Amino acid sequence: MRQEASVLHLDLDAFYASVEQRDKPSLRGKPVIVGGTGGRGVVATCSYEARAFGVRSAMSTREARARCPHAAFLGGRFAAYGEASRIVMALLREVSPLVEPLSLDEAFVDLAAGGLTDFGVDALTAFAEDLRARVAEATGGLTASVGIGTSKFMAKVASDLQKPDGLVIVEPGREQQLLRPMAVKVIPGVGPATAERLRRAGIHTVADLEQRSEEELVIELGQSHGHSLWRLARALDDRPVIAEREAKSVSVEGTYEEDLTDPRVMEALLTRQAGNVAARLARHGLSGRTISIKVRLHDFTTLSRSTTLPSPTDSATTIARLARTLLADLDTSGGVRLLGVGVSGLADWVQDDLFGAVADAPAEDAEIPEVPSRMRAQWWPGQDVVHTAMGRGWVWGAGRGVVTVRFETAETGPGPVRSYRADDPELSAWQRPDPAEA
DNA sequence: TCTGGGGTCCTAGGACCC
DNA sequence: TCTGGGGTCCTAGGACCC
Repeated sequence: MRQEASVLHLDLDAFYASVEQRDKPSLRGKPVIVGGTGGRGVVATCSYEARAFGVRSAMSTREARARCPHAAFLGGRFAAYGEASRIVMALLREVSPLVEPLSLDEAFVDLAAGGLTDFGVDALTAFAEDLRARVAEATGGLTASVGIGTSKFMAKVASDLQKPDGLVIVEPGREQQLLRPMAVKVIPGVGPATAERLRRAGIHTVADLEQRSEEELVIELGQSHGHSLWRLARALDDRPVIAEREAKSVSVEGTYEEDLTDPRVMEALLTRQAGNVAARLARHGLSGRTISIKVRLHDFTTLSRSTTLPSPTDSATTIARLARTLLADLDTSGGVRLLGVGVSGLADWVQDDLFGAVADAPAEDAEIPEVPSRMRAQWWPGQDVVHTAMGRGWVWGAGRGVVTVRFETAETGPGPVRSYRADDPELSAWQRPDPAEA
């Protein structure tokens, strides 16, 4: 918490819907709902005209249609939203070098790191009204709500108070007075589950929370969460505004209109998603060691499986093969509504040549390198190539001293599957060099 | 036919090493 | 032979945010 109110939070009002109304005059003054338009879609953003009918973000589109059937339902034009976002973020960076975007429509700005020196209410008001006017002008009329306070927490709470098109400055020293009557859900990190636990403990407002000891909260919510809630209930927040945050994972997922039951279709979809993930990794010069899949079953139970490679990859075929291998271990016979692929453990480089000499897939008759003994203990499904009397195949699964090999090649497609003891001398392998991407 | 998509952070248990 | 810690890495799941 700072001495002066020098943290600003800016939030573009009903952002996606406002961009649509800006670009299509016929939608102005009318309910506009942006989000998934299919049977399993949800509302991403809706205009204030739609909110008057009880439509909210994250509500299913089905319910939104029931509440507001005459609204315009739009799938979203993310290129347009991205362009508007870039304009606003660039404008904020003129104000201060320290701008932390939270999403396309929200950012923190550290005013102390900019040129501002007078943090009195009058000066801040003039500054923020000028900023809001410039945002509207630069974006063709988009409005923003702004909050200014002594910390990120207060700035964010403040920007919420007079939406839309509002400005609130919380003066230093008035934080707790403002927070105490508010519901605990104003605290970042308190969602439905935590709010329910607190409710059962008789804690409804920030004032209730403030009366509990740190020990009590840590016991109830865990070390990290308990500690941070104890502090935030006292408006103690010294989190810095951070301009550059490095991505930690890249993922693609999709929910399907009808549950998937055919494993071949699931494999094909995972393969396509892996391609999209790989393309995004490559575009940003990233690669990662951990490949994950996400599977949501018909009953909404959500499973995840992951595997970690010895070195990072951005290869579509490697990611796809590992994803399919992970899927093969799950029982999906009851139907699947969502599939996803992700890569984490990111590095800003690609290990392109792990074994130096191995740069291409060897020909069928090439001499196969001896398997190093350390690799006998650790097979990499989807990555290691194995030669046996059956020919060449991919390691499909490994565990409990047994290696499963799928004799699948690009030419012949999926082939037979055989299992071997991991120490079977017939097996030879080398780390996959990713010939397809060379 | 309730319940998106892209992320972040935390926890807990097990393996493994010193 | 038994009993330990601590630290790190990995996996699975859950809560949360916009």
